Amino acid sequence: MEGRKDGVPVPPWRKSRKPAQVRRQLSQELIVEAGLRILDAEGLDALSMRRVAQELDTGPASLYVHVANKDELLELVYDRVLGEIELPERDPGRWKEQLRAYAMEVHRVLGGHADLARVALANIPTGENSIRIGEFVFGLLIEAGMSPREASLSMDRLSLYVVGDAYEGSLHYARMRAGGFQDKQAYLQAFVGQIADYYRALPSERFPHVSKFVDDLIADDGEERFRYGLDLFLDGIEARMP
Amino acid sequence: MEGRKDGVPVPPWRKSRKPAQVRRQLSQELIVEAGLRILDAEGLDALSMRRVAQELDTGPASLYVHVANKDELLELVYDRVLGEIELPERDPGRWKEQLRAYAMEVHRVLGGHADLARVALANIPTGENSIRIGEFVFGLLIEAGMSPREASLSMDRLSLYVVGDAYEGSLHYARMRAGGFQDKQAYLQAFVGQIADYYRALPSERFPHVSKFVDDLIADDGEERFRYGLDLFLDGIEARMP
DNA sequence: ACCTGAACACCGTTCAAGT
DNA sequence: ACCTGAACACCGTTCAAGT
Repeated sequence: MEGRKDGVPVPPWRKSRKPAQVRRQLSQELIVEAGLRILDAEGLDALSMRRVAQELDTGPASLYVHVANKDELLELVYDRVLGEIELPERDPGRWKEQLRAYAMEVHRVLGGHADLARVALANIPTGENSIRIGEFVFGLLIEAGMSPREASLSMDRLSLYVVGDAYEGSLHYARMRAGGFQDKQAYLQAFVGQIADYYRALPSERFPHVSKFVDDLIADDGEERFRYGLDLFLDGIEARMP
Repeated sequence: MEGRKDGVPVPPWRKSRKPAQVRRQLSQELIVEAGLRILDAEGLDALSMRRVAQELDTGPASLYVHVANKDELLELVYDRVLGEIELPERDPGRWKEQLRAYAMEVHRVLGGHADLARVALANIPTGENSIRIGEFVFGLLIEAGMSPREASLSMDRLSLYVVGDAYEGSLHYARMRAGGFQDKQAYLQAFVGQIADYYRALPSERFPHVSKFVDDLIADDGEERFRYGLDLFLDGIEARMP
């Protein structure tokens, strides 16, 4: 299965043409893996068809044999990453706990792959893993006693919140990269400090609250904000449980 | 103030060079207006520096005198649109009602300008109108009795939800445009029908709930989903009010 | 069936030169 | 100070030609 296409050995005087690299057969899986590698190492903006082709030592046109277009490639990469999410056995009696754990897990996995969350928001994912996750959340809410109609709405809103927050978080990632920061801590300090200075400089007659409570506006980091909003949501859902 | 740069009349034999169009002086405002015109008529993806320059009958390089880069232009267009949002006098006793009305208003205005919501999500807006709106929401929550710390968190999460949902809605707009649909109704029917068929075709052993309750999954449209999530949020905030 | 070089129609931004 | 033509270094996608 492995190896070169034909058995002819490389003549020694040609060895500088394709150095070391064995000529690989393309496949969708290979393309998705290359895409994920670029995403993780260089961010979503670097993930171009041309860059993926380069990674696979071919031209961009070759990719179109295995992938319809860039959007499809991104969706495949996205679903590949969703495969990292592990779901527990459903336990309807602990729905709130399980839903919180699920949301945190999705948030964590998306956060681990640069600005991939942008892809989730820009498409309506219908890959294998999206459905698997949907079945988990939808089933959990129904088994906990919600009507299918309300379970559908709750699932939809919760997903939007989780992905939306992951996306917002990834913007900091992109800005950090663009600003040349190495340390996440150093970047956040610089960025938040800038925002704080801007707020403090606002005219207090027109913006009394924003200019006065700057410390409160910048007190919580992304993780704490995410949890706060998640609990707002879960409490709202709980209030609707029969 | 108006008129041509110099008093020399156009010689009749040159009148075909700049037909009808009087040579305009560029300005940031003119550029922002041109950008907004393109956004409304052709969508965010069509809003390129080259397209704006074309609209103003000049080359792309000319824009960089008045605008640092494309990101800045988009932020200016975004804040220009936020200027359409009218806010009432704050009435802390009716905070929940006012917050709901505010959220619906932002949602409505963003929905009225193609996929502009993408800009709000991709940047952390700091324009004049963003601050004006922030002061309104933040002040309202504080005056209603929340601690500044919790008011900050609630404001932040609510904004994320509203803009996130507007963005998701705008994707349908983009898809409608790409699919060549004229009627929004016709598009939604086609799109939702496709999703429904996909869900119905799923193996019911692996995905019992998703495949069984398809009608419930597609029952509510964007407006209803938005309101449901908004109420989840507002109920959660209410539970945290002293 | 699969792969590819070359081309098409685009991007954002810079820079030297003009007024 | 303001404007601009030309260039640079990119895009996604198509298509005819090759194996």
